[in-house]
Amino acid sequence: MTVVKLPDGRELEVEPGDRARDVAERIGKRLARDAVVAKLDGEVVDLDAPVEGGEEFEVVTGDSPEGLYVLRHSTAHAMAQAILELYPGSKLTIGPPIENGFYYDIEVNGRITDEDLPRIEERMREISERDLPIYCERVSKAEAEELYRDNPYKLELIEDLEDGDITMYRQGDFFDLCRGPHVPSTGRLGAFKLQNIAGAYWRGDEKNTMLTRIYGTAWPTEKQLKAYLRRLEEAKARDHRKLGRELELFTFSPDVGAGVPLFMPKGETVRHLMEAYVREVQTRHGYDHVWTGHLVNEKLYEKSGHLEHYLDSMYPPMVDGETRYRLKPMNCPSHMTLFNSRAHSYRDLPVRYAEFATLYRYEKSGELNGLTRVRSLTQDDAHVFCTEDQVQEEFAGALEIIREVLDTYGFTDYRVQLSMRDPDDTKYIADEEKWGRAERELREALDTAGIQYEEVSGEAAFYGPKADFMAKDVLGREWQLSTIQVDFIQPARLGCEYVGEDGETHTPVLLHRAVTGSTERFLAVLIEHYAGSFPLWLAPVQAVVIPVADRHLDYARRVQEELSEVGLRVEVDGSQNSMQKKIRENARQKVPYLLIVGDREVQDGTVNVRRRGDKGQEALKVGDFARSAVKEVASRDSRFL
RNA sequence: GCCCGGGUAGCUCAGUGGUAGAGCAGCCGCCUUGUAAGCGGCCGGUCGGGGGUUCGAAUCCCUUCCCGGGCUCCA
Repeated sequence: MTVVKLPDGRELEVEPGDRARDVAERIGKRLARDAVVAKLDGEVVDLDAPVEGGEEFEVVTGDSPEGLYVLRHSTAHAMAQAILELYPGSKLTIGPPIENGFYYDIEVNGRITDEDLPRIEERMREISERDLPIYCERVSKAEAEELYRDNPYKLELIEDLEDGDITMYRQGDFFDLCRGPHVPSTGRLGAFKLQNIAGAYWRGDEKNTMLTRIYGTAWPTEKQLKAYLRRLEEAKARDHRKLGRELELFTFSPDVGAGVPLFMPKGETVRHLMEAYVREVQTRHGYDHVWTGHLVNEKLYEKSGHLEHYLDSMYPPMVDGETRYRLKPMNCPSHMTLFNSRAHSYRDLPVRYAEFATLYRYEKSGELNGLTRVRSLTQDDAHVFCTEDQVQEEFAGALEIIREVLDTYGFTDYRVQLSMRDPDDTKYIADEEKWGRAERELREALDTAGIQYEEVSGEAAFYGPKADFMAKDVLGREWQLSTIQVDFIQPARLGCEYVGEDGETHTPVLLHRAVTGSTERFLAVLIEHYAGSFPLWLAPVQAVVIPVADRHLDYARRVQEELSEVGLRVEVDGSQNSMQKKIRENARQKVPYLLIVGDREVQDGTVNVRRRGDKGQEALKVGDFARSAVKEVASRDSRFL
């Protein structure tokens, strides 16, 4: 008698010839109905898969991550089938499930535009109604090649596969080279929606053919699909490009140039506050602030290695006689030059230079995106020159700054990615020994700090490995914000040195670090994180005084003055609108405090406080309000959103 | 850079070969308001730029600029 072991520890008899679906059936009718695939000894398999006995058996439903993945993968197949039916002669390439959905890259015979999506979706529903059984077929390499003799993409994929290990999934007339597994029939798909069309290069390489990629989302139930679409709406409402315009923070103009954000007074106020805050933290942590301009002689970048490894991201040179200048894409060479302007003893170290520098990077036009990808960006960049013995302590110091700042902004959930080089990639400066030391130092520092991290190859800077901080915003989206990098290479190249205790000259180690990264990008993340409702300390306008009628204007101005005196940013809404409209407009501007003043307030020397997001009213003496607001600003509290 | 989509008033958008529109904003006036839009009037456009087709172009074609979605999460 053979048995399988169930997740709850029970054992269940299996008979010869049993398939996963039979076993599921025996566990429970309901469960069998919800089953998408099954797991045998932890491996996800089709419900069709034979169960021999002796395995650990688990039914997988659409609610589990694996089940969802399968559901989406099968939905991608249904879409591919629909497209082949509607556009005969199209060639399939790859169509994997992804987070929240799936895509399929297809060389379409004809052209698909957004207007065609409902039609394809309709055909997919039809295919689902046909309830075609989906089954897996093992084919030989030769058979697979024969099936795809007209499809160079699939042939290329088949080439990399082992003969005897190739599976084909079929549903009706449709077949697809696929490792599976899949749901048992097209009738078992959940709720889906096609979202958008995009171009995608075959294998992501711009030298290859451009394919048509169609993105879709799929969920077990209609309800979950709706909930997901609602989340997308929410993200759209928080879009920093939309809020940036509505809240008069920044704009772009083709007259100035693509990718160069122009900050309006309110936007600049926020930028300034952000910068002042980080500046204050850095000063407290022993950093010196420096300034190194915008233009740099190209020769410096030749020495540092930027010209060789970073050329594509730099603006073309400006030629002045013999000299070629570049717009500064990075601060490190400038800071090293500054370091070299005088002799250093080991007693001076560490030297910590910080700069809020505007850098210019030539991003490809198609990569530009609101404030998150720009061509002029302001970095809160700092470089720490230290001895090798000091690396650990300096790393810990940088980490402390990052933790404090991210916490203040309300990013409490973040992970660390250790970005390493890909040793086979020529974009990194070759120096085995120094890379080895840098990687060792970085790992040790992270371990000492007790930080969990994940190593990713090929993501390092050209001169050294990085610890990148990926923070989650309120919508659960992840952003790379802070970074700490260890560099054994550039200081030697630029001839940085110090005299050690031994009287000899040594090359310092360079730590690069940025807390908020680019101010532009960080601001974009903040806008979306806060949905435009900045905490009081960051709000460009902290309070608006709203007079009920014109006769209260004088009092409103006096209130404004009193609040301005204690450092609050306050405006008076003296427009000819009704009070209701003033409330509406200023609420839409997401002003933290609306202070209504009418006859009662004038008489009592109070303001009627209406807090953002709260319809309640509270009458406070002007001085009391001022004190509590000042206290709130000083706390930099991001909780009252 | 490349593929797809788009660009009409400051903003959001309608208008698909036949006289350029709406709402909001702005300006002017009336109202003097008690917690999310008071009322009326006026102004506002090289229909992104350039070229072409046509009796006639916002609309069709070419070109250029800008914006948006995307460009390995690998059968």
